[in-house]
Amino acid sequence: MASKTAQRILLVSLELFNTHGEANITSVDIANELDMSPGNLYYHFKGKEEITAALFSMYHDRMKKILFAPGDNGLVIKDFFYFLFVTFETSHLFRFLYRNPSDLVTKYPYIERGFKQLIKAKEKGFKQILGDFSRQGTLAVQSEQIVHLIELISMVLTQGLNYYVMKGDDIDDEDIIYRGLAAIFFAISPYLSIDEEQTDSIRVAIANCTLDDA
Amino acid sequence: MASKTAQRILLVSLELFNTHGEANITSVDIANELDMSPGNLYYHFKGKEEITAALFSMYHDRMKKILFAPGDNGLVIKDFFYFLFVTFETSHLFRFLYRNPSDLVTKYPYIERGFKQLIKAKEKGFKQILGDFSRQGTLAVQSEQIVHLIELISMVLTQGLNYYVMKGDDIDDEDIIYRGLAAIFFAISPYLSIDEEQTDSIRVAIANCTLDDA
DNA sequence: GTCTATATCGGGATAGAC
DNA sequence: GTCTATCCCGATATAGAC
Repeated sequence: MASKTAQRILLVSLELFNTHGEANITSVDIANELDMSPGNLYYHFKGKEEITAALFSMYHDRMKKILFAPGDNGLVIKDFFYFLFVTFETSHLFRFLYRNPSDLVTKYPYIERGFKQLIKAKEKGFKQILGDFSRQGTLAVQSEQIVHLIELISMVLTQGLNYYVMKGDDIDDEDIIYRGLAAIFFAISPYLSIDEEQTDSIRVAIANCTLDDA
Repeated sequence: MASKTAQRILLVSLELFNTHGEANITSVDIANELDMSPGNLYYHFKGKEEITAALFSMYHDRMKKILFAPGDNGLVIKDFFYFLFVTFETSHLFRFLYRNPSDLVTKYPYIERGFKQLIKAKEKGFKQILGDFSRQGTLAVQSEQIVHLIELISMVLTQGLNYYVMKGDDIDDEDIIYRGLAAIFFAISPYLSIDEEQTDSIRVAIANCTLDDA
């Protein structure tokens, strides 16, 4: 499965799907881009469906690793944003999945299951982390507020890219990730009770796109 | 253009697009649903493209009317939410447009222009209203905060439906509108400086789906 | 593993009768 | 205005040679 050619096919397909949308790319397009015959492509993957499945499973695996990574305590706000950053980055890498989710979902049932699973996992993770912060005293929220907060964060995280697409912004630009992070930071900032210094450090980190140095 | 049959075609198409997605519905599907031959359908609309164009222009017209309706002053928070409600409702009525925006946008350039235009108009409208509230003292925000707030509101307004789809919630249910409104209310609530009574009345209105009685 | 050639299938589109 | 019949085309899929 992990043959050299299969890898190339996946990589090129991801690229094409991301820039033009899965629905607008045919198997022949992929083959052409690779200077390869359609027949050969079919030798490796039985059509676009299998390619999409493989890509989704890559995305799903990565996401799961990220979501189950954070140990359950000792996290600070900055860790949380690092966590968000990695999540966002992965979504951005597989952004074709977010271009037309409902179509993909109706065409490929396993994507539907996977998406729901991931959203649940994300929300659960957020709930836990924000709950920790709340108990630590860095976040002043009631439990019903947490629910709303999580919904907002999830929404930005999963729909932010689409929103920027609709606005006509350049979604391929990685800076879009930081705009999403800034939006999330804004959403939770009213509830943050950390000192100015920490707040600023996060803000600067987001603004300067240097969060990964944290 | 507004022949009886043409109207029926549009209505049924809207229904089908909303529930199955524009990309998954063929002209034949539409014809079948209407117990009509494909040939006849083509007599009225030269294919799906023309139908989609007609539907989008209906949506666009309605939206423009809404967006340019609010007089420039004397609005209270409740009016703002009524305004949001109507906007949401219209989006919901044409929700197929939000299922796979990027695909629609690449297939139909006029949709791209229309979308951008509407988002701009929305953001401009919000800016004005929120600015008014800020000057009135009902909203305590700095001007850079307003930008973020508008972005959040816009995001919920334009992407909320998609988010609920991904989560697997029933998007056809109109209650989804109120969930969106609640999310927006939550987002701006930290900045609201209105008395408890007003806050509660909005909250209750949203929760009980009775905003239209306001 | 890769190619060429070809079969198949479905949706879009039109012609012409009624 | 509406129907039937048909054509066209593009995308998927496969067979068989190299």
